Amino acid sequence: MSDPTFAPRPTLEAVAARAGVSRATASRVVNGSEGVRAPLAERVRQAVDELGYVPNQAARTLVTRRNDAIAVVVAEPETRFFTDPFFAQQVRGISRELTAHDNQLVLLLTEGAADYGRVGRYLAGGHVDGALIFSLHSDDSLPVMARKAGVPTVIGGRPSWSDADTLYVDCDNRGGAQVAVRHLLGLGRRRIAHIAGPLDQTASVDRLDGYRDVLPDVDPKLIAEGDFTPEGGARAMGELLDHWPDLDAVFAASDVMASGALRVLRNRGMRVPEDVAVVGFDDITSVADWTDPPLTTIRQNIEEMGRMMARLLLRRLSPLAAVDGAPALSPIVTATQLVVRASA
Amino acid sequence: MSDPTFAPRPTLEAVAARAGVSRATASRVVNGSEGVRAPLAERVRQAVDELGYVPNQAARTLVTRRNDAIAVVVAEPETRFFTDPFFAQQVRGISRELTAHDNQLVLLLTEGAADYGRVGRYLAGGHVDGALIFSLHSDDSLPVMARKAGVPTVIGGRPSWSDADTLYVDCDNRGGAQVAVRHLLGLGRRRIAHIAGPLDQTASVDRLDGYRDVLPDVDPKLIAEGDFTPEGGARAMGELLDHWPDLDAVFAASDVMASGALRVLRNRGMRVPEDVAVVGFDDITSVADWTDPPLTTIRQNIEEMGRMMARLLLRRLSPLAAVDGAPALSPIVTATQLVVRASA
DNA sequence: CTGAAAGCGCTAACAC
DNA sequence: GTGTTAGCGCTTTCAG
Repeated sequence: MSDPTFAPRPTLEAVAARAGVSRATASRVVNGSEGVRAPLAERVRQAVDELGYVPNQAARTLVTRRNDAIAVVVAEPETRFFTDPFFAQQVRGISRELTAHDNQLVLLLTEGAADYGRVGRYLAGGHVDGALIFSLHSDDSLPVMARKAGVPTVIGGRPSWSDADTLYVDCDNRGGAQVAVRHLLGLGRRRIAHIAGPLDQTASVDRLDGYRDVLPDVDPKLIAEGDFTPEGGARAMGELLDHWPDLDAVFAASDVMASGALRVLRNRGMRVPEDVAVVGFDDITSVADWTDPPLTTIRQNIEEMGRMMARLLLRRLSPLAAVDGAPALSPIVTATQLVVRASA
Repeated sequence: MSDPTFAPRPTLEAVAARAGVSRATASRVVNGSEGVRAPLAERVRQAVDELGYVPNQAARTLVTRRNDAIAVVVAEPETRFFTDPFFAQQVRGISRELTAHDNQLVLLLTEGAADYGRVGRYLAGGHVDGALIFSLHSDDSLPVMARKAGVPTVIGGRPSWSDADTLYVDCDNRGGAQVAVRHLLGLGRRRIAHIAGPLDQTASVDRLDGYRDVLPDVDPKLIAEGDFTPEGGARAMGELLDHWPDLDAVFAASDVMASGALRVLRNRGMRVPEDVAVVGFDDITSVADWTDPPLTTIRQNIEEMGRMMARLLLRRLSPLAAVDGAPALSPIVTATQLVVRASA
């Protein structure tokens, strides 16, 4: 049996020969550039079809230095990446935007810092034109690697350092948190607890800051740290109740954690929202709409943020961006919005 | 401000010059081939470090025709891909195996047949050495594209066609289903329903066949088709109960669907397993262990199957595989195992 | 054991 | 408009 791998793929040379033109002309037709007379172009196209010609990307990349591929790097154990709907939505937004611009999404999974070397090599190897990096923890070295590798990058979420030419997309975490807490205050709640995300991520810190902005003198025991999982939310809720059995509201830094908190509340026989009002963050419909009761939460348009990341990167990559006088690119911070359901 | 993108990356030529050797020798050192005298090799390595040299993949690929990258293509709406723990586990297995062999995993997402063209082009463009394709529906054209593109492929799950040189990895769906149903029979159950997966996938058909093997004369109304989601499982359970209010057992073609069925059963006030015994399929711990009651199910080692897919493909790609007398590669069908918990 | 030289397939000046 | 030509950065015979 012949090995299909070794079936030599036709080259541009072959196409040109068959169409009776030069390689250059064939290349022009294949790349859709103007200024090839119609009949010639037609002959080339036909040859392409007959031969089933597909350009060799490696050869093309070698000269153009472009891949039309973008890496998405997630600095998070695969488990959470796959489990948390947050990523799914963001990746979908990215995927759609990239696809619309004929760019291929290349998802690079990391199971932990041990994989960073491999990812760094991949980026430095010039496989992709740019990178979208996610879910940074404060010590994260991925963006540094990308920069060293000369790969333009946009970061999902505000990075912990600040730096004039670091591009990122984030939502107004602090403002959203303030709105959440004020909503609870407006409901007459006075013992408002907070379930924070892991505090090595800026999103968690910003949401905590927003909470503190509104409640400056709050007892530290009203704050517990979760890890953006339902279990973490449940655990935090438990701690909170141990210290403050009579708390009357909880603002959780994510819907997923809020769902865990809800479970604990129910198990302990506390009614939501009568005894304890609960507000989440994210508005992940598959979670917030499904909990019992449905979750009041702070919406951020996650898919749209994914799109924006991709768009920002693509613009950064565009030759136009390098021209003097082109508008400078800057980070994007999107607005959030309170969504009132039954839990608060 | 200087644009980091345009910082020219050092070439092998530069490394060679700095080390005072020829490009050929530098290449040998970089690629770890034998037969370069130690002191020379050392000088080259030092030059590499000092310059921060990383080989240009495009150039390398152009001559070696290898990418050391494997595509994973999922023919499933992103939504399910991200939601269903099944994929997460399989991808993890693949990822680990590929990483161990210094291959990069490139995940290609498709939102539907509209994206197939793009994926086909990507495969044909020679970006990857091979492809792992998942979740085929009977009309699926992805494997055909891969073959046309000359990209060696291993399929996850038995494909609907049969073909001597199509490689796949699957579990013994039919046998597993038989065991599940016999277990239910052994429990004294006599009105055993089945919640099937979408019948355009072989896994669903095979599990249904297994059920029918044991229960050849079953009433068609005891079979309902789901879609591998909890909601689908719930809907199917509803239909089943409408026709057979007194059924005493259900075999669901996946744990995820079983979890939906469990919810419906509870809502209708039926006790599990007293009134209705339930058996799932997959043994996805995050689901089966968490349901109430925990699910009796048929275990397949999903992560290991992912590993096997990767290993099979890598072997297929290895130069050794092309040698005459090399062992022929063949599809792999893994055994399943009954795991008894509380639901049956 | 090391170096010189010939491409891999393609694009982009530059001529014609 | 179209063809000719010179590389892109690397690996790999083939001499020495």
